[in-house]
Amino acid sequence: MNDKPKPASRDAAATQRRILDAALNEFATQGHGGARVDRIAESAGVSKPMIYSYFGDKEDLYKAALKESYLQIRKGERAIDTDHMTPEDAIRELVHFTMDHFISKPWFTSMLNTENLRKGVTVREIDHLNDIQSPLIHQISSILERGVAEGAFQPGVDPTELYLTIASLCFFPVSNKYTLRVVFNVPIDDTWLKRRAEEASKMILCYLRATPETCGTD
Amino acid sequence: MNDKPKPASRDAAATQRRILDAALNEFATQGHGGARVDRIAESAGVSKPMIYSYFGDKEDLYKAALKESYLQIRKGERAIDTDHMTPEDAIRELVHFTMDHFISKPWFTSMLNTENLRKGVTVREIDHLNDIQSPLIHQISSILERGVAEGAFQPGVDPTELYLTIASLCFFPVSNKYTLRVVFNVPIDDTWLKRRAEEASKMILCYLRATPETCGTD
Amino acid sequence: MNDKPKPASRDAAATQRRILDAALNEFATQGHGGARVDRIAESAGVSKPMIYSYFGDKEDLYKAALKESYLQIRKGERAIDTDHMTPEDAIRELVHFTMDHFISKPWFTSMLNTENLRKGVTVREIDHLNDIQSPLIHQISSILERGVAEGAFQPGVDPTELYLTIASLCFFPVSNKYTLRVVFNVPIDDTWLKRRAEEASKMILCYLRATPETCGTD
Amino acid sequence: MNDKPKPASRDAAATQRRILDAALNEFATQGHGGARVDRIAESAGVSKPMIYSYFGDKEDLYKAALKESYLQIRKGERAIDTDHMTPEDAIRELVHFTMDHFISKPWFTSMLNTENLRKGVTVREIDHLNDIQSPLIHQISSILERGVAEGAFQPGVDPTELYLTIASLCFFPVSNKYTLRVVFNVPIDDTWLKRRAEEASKMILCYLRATPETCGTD
DNA sequence: TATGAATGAGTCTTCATTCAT
DNA sequence: TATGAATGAAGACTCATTCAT
Repeated sequence: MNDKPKPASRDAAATQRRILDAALNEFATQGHGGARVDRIAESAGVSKPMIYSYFGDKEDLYKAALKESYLQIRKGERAIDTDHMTPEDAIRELVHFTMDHFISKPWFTSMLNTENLRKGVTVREIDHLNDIQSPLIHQISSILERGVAEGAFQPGVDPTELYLTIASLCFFPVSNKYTLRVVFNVPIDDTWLKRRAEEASKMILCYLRATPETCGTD
Repeated sequence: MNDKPKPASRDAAATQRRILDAALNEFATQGHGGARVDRIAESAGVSKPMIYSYFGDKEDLYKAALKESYLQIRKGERAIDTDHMTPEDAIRELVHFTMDHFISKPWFTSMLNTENLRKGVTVREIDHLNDIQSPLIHQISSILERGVAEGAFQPGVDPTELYLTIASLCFFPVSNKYTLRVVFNVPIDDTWLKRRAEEASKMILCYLRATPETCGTD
Repeated sequence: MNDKPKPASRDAAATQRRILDAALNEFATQGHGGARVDRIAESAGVSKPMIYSYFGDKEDLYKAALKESYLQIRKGERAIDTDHMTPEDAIRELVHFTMDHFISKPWFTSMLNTENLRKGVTVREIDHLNDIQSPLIHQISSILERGVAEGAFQPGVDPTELYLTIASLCFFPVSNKYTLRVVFNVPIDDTWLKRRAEEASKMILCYLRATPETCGTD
Repeated sequence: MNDKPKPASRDAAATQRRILDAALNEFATQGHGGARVDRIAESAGVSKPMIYSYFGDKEDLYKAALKESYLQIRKGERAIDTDHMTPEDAIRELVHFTMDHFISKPWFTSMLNTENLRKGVTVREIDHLNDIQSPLIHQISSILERGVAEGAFQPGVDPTELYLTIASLCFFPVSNKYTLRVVFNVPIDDTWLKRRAEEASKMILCYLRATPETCGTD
């Protein structure tokens, strides 16, 4: 009838979906301690007992939301067809994708922050998380191999560490934009961030191409 | 007499100090929503009304703690005497200092996360924050100028953006260490982080030294 | 097919039976306030609406369970054939039977406790309860008459009061066994209770045989 | 000012006292599951947080109330000066005291029922409960010794078991009065109970005086 | 200055009960 | 007949904040 969450849909799967979306949003915007079950119920259009019967307690719901946020990231990453790009384009694409993802799914960085603030007590309990991310590492690994084979990239770069570099450069300005704006007067917005992603690509490629001659460090 | 916080000192300044330290610790480890005034009072060794009379309400106390965390950072940064180093050593030193700082003062990254989770509502209210950080930017600025003058660095690099790059590379693996350990199986500890800082230095220097010939992007 | 309660029998009477048994067990072990309709439904193997449609609300179900516990008691009591024993043996038998009954049907004492804690609000509403117990009183009455006729028992003992005496001596150590074990260090178990029943028989018979000479009370 | 519980007395000990009294009353009349913390707070004239801060959670409060009920019983028992009575009077006095106590402090039998319904999970946790009751057993022990020495009582009667007999005979009609009234039409009230205590005394004394000749069992 | 005592307003969670199929 | 889906109302417990001394 309308596009707002329908109350009392009698469709269990849909109800669970609505709860999970609402929870993800609430935990991401309010943090774990600040999240309110009442608010989740209301924005999902269900009564509180539904939440408890489908997900267990608040902690369990948080866990489900955290897992969901990882699942969604993976879905996007798999969508990038890096196999048909040059290694350099593939890297650039990955950087831009990562930045875009952080920008367009702000709950992802928030969930990471929230969970790390909690010292990762919950992430440890999620099964198969490693499986969720390993395809990404394989993807990067294959890009690097091709780059080395072509003589474009220096050898010996670890794919996981490369991913951490990409993520670092994208994560920080997105996640900390509120404080950065105030403290450093940086006019962070989507345009600024995208330019920044381009700059990050350059730096990373510069590093990957490095040879002792061009970039000899000591 | 002993080294535990004294229960009822007649020294107002010392009492405020103890409250502030306790608050910083509590907010950083528990987040804004998870922080408890009771716990702050107890660990500061004062009664709750003391806190309210010295600092106002919880939000005011949080603000004081947030400001304090920036003040402490600045104190450290001023201590590096980059003027007597080569530009390259100065950059390297800055990267290592930043990483060490994030490692040794974990409340700082936590406070940044907490505040950004809150969309920076409080940081906006702190006066003179800009002043606190600008000496750092000047320091970087002067390093860059010297590097360009010596022909070691490419021209046109913005000091603030360079700082953001340094901070990005150090912040992410420290701040997200709990999730990274689980999700990517990365054995993050102090040794790992220091090696990582060294790698970051190389990447940054590589970028700073870049010329169209060596690193020509497009 | 199997001996677990079948999930959805088409046999209404059997379904009601299963609900009633489950309810009796739940109310007896959890008390009125502690009993959970969900648990009754689960252990009866039916859905909650079934319970409501067959029995009304929780209070009605409790009432049915309470009545059931009295009905089951009566069934047992009728089984003792005291008519063919000497009056003394009959009394002894009655005491032992009562003790055994309290031991083997622990839900009975529990239901009594539960209902008295509630000041008997529900027992008052059960019809024909008096009929349920009166055969027992007649049985005792006839034993006493035979005993007096034989000159074995003193006259004038009220059968109801005698029953209360028997019940008192058996009920207390069974019903309060948990506290007695802790408070008086009494090692109450089935063996202990049976010996105790024997001792109670002696005391009661001693009293029934009493004459002013032997037992002159003032 | 008035004799109702004063709100906000600022007298911690008095406040705790009021809470404990209110709790004892609530738990005894409503059972553990039926008791409401709100009601305790209201009838004690305090806010709920006071209860939690002074006693812990509901279970802890229940524990305190249970212990209190044992403490109060002991106080009464110590008050009977059985040393200056004949052994027979002493026994009679003890029976009447016990009955009177059960009648006048109805929360005592209720607490016993409630706790036994819970299988004694809490009573086990109360420290020194044994100490609380042992003076009573010593008192009975000394009465029995004197009686045997005078040739009035048979030897070999265990004081704890004698106490259980007394308690049994008094407890049952008091604790189960609501169901007994309905099921056996017994007009139980204070007068009835006191007469019953007298009858119980006779039975017990008859048993204590018993010799093989007068009361030969078997 | 300093604090033990006290509480209003939530916050999570449960449970008897009903609805829609 | 039977039940999975759903909820209003309440219950235990917490927490920032203030009062009275």
